[in-house]
Amino acid sequence: MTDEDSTKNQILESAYELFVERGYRGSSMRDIAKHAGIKAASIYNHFENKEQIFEAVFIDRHPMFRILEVLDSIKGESAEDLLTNAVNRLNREFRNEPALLNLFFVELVEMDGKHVPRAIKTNFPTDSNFIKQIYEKKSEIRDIPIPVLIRSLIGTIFANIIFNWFIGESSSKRWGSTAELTDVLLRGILK
Amino acid sequence: MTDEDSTKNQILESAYELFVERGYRGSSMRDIAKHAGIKAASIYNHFENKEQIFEAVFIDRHPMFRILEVLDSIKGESAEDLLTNAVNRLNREFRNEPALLNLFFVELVEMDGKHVPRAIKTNFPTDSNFIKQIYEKKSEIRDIPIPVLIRSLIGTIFANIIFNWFIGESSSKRWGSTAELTDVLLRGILK
DNA sequence: CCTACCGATCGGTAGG
DNA sequence: CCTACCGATCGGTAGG
Repeated sequence: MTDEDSTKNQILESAYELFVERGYRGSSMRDIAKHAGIKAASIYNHFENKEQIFEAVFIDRHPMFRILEVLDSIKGESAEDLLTNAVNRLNREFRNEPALLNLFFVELVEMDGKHVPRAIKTNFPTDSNFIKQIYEKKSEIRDIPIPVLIRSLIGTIFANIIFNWFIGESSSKRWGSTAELTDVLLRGILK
Repeated sequence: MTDEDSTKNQILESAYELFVERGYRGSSMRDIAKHAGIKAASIYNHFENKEQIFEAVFIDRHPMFRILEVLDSIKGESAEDLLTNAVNRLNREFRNEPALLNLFFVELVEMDGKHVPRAIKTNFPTDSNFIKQIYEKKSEIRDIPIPVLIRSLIGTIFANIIFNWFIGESSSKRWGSTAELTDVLLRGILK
């Protein structure tokens, strides 16, 4: 709100963009400062050290919460509609901003996952509109605990994105479309 | 085979362990050399530069090929057995060596995925015992293209591992067991 | 395979 | 918020 906050937010935004693009060790304090329009030494008026910048970015921009936020805006007449829309919408979200998962990968690789518990504790949602909608359509789905359902759903998205990265764009058609993967999620493998 | 190869292999092994643990930029040439029992300058007798070490490690140890290798050793009487065993076995594999996926994450974040196409081209398997077994039990499964099936299977594993990382070990029980996730993979969400 | 060294860059501090 | 600077470390080379 004050000018001080504004500079701090510019540092956070700058750090987020660079961490996501080049990783933690690949983004220097000078890079972050320059991108925020100040000199490196000035960062230390707002953060004690580099790692505290990362921690603040990670808690603020954790992809998990973005995912749950997007899920809450999904609508659908039937359970099938709802789940299909969720997969398609999240897929689109990640295709537009693949960086969303990068922040998480950077944390796993360079920070050894040590900030995860605090991020969860700080901003885990207490209620969810999406889960409420699933409950309303409970008669259409098998007797699966809701957390397992959510996890399978997010897992399908994750797997979709990562697998595309994995095999590269060239040969992606051979490995099936999003619709085909959604079908397996909805109806399973076995007859 | 010769002494020269032996040193080269020690550099590769050393680099693999360090890249997986600390990332690319977090592992210095001096670190890699020391861990291999030589001095940093000597590395340049075997590799032109640091990135070529990474490329060699990535192609040699790509987790995708380890996954396909493990799948080939899976046995099962029915399709359900086969797929359940596959999930459990791969899960165990990753639990013992979570580093397997780290190499891939490092490549995505720090190398922008540029080595992936070459790794695929160099050692993609032409036939697979696992896929052969799936074909034999085709009457038990729905009419899904085999690549889609494999992708869904690997996706379930990926999602399982990553989700556990994501939420931390503490609250993992609330989000469902491996058996529950396998059930969704086999029979789907809808009634 | 080594010692010795290069210029560049790193995170962070002093002092105003 | 800045300039100026610290010691440490980086990838890589020269030369033997």
